[in-house]
Amino acid sequence: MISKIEKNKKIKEKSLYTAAYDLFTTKGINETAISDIVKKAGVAKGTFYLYFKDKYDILDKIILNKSCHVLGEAIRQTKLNSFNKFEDELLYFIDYIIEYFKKDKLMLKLIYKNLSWGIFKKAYKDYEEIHEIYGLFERGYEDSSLSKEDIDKTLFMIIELTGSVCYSSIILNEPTGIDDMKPILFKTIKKII
Amino acid sequence: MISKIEKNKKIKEKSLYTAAYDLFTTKGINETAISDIVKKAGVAKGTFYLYFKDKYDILDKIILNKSCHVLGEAIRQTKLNSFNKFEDELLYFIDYIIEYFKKDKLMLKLIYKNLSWGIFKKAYKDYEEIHEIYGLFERGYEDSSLSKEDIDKTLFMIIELTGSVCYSSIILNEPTGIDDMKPILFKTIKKII
Amino acid sequence: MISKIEKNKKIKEKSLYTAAYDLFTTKGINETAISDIVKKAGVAKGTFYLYFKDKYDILDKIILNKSCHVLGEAIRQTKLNSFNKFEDELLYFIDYIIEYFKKDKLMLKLIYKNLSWGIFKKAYKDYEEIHEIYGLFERGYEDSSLSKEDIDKTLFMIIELTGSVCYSSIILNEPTGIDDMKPILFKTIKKII
Amino acid sequence: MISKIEKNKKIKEKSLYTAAYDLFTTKGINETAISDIVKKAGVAKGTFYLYFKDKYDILDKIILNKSCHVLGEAIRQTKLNSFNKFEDELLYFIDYIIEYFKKDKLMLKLIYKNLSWGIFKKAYKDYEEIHEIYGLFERGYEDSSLSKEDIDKTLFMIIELTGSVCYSSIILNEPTGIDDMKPILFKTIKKII
DNA sequence: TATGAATGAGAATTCATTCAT
DNA sequence: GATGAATGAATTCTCATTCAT
Repeated sequence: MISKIEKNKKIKEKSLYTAAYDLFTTKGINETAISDIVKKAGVAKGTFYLYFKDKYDILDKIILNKSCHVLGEAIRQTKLNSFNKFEDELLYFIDYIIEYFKKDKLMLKLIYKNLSWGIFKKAYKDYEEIHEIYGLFERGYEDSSLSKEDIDKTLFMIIELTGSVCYSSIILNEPTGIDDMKPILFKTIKKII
Repeated sequence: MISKIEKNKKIKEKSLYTAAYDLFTTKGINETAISDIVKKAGVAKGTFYLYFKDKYDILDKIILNKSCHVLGEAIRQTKLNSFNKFEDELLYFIDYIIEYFKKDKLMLKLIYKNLSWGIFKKAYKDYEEIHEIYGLFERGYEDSSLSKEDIDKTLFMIIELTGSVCYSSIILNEPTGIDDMKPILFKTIKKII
Repeated sequence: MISKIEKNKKIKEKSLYTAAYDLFTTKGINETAISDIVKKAGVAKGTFYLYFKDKYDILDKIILNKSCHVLGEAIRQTKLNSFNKFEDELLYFIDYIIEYFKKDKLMLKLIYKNLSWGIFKKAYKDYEEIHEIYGLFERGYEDSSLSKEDIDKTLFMIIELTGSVCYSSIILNEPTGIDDMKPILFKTIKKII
Repeated sequence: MISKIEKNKKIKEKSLYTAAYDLFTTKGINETAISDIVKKAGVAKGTFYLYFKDKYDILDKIILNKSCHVLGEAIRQTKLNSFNKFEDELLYFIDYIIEYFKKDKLMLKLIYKNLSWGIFKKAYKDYEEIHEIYGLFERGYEDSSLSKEDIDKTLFMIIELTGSVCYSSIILNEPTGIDDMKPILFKTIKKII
């Protein structure tokens, strides 16, 4: 039966993803070899090449998946609530992301240095959830005189700032822990919007 | 005579730095082998290990040197001018850095993903010029009610934001080129301070 | 077919063993590089690491194999004959080993400095032939009042003494050649048992 | 003044010996590099080559010194006592050596695999104390009908046996600890002489 | 004598990729 | 599709030895 073969393929692909993610986050990207991945995934070496071009191929796909997952979750949760002000909505969204990363430092570490605006843009096309983020932001500014471009640039800066602060304070504890950074980060974001 | 040997050592070390920097920026870090570095530097392989532990040792030292050089240049140039407002002074400083990176994209690429606040803090101890940046910032806030910690956190966020925007817009042209980003970045920084 | 691949693997492994043994005995262990072994074996460098951890891994396995081979041969030959006295049987066994080493000095040289009682004990578990040696010895003492432990210690001393004498007289000709040492060695062993 | 220079030379040579001995016994011979030795000795790399040809040169000299030291101490102590029987005298001598090695396992480990009869013979020429051992043994046999050669061979076997048993039981605890081996070793030696 | 920077050959080891089964 | 043995180029790192000072 075809579906059984297809299912088997999906299982193999999935186990490669899982194994690679685990190794990338714990050992690091440079220190992870394809032979490590296949060993952990329990498949043969050649099988890896049936699904991915090389280590960076699977890495990129993981980054994209995980990034979109986080952002998607954040927007989904945000939409479950109702807010009086756009400001509150945005900060709820940002806060959700921060709390997510607080709980999963390893993912933050993996994603951050690789989550470029480029990948985000790519996701924009493929992942419906991402549209929502833009939507949220643009609705928030709909009464302002700002151009669409400037709105996007502002969103971009807020996300980059949030990412930088998360990475620095959660991973490196610099300049201090995330809980100490949050108030001033939120104050800053409020000033920006 | 001692000075001759010492001078020779300095030359070798310098040529290793130069060669490594050139290769890291043009070929990339992963793609640069130590044998490439020594070949380019014109020294023997063993000589590399007299000066550096491994590839990442020389990389870290390069990052630190270059980062401090840029920041030092920026603060030095800023101090040559006189400004009416702290805001103008800070933006001049930021602008100097941006223009620097515009001219030297390769350095930006190398530095950014590695210029963590940690390295910046380390530089704070060893490199006098960095003190000046704090000084500039703290003088600018001396009449405010902000605590020293909050001032530092704000400086930190401005630098991280600037770095992120530079990297994204100069290297990736995302969300747009740096010249289009500058106005809104400056406006944002003004809001923050 | 599985057997073909398996057979091929065995061939490669065997050729590595043979090449390593030849090089260890002729050039010496320290002077033999893994690249020498694979070149002689006619396999790729990476193949070595498919079968062995490093040079000392293959060395240990060679020592064990060869040691057990010699002892196994000796006990096998001894059992082909019938003896009136245990003394004669033991001396035949010892003599077989000595004659073997006389003909294969290189093996003696390789084995001796590494054939510890530990390896012998390890062999005891895996190699059936070794049981026979104990059996022979314990049968020889079955009427005595000696404890099993003391019998084993005695066997141990005889083997160590024989090994020492072989090495010294065959390899170094010290204090004299093996043929001059044999009578007094045998006389000594007779006194011991 | 010449004597001062001479003294300085002796100090350097001595520190090289001490450093090399410490490293050989703790790290092992193969794992000790000349650069380790000179670093530990606190002299320059070139200085090593003023005193020794290579690593094995200093190793051989260390082995010879240490071996002769042990044997010399043993014979010196033995001569301080008086014995009724030669047997007692010999066993006292052997026991002294065993106790020495019990206290200094590292030295035993270093010496044993390298203390060949050849080095012992070499010592015979240069080190007066060693004559005493022969003397002791030959006096013990002076009433027997044994030839001088056979006496020497017997001494040789006793020393080899003792060395083997020491190494195996003290270092490897095989077949058991030295204190359990001593009674049967002594009994065996008594049978031999 | 003594130094120690420099050398560079060469050893060990890894690993992406292929391909016959 | 799946396997995993084999490859061998590439890379890191060591270390004995030299020699100008």
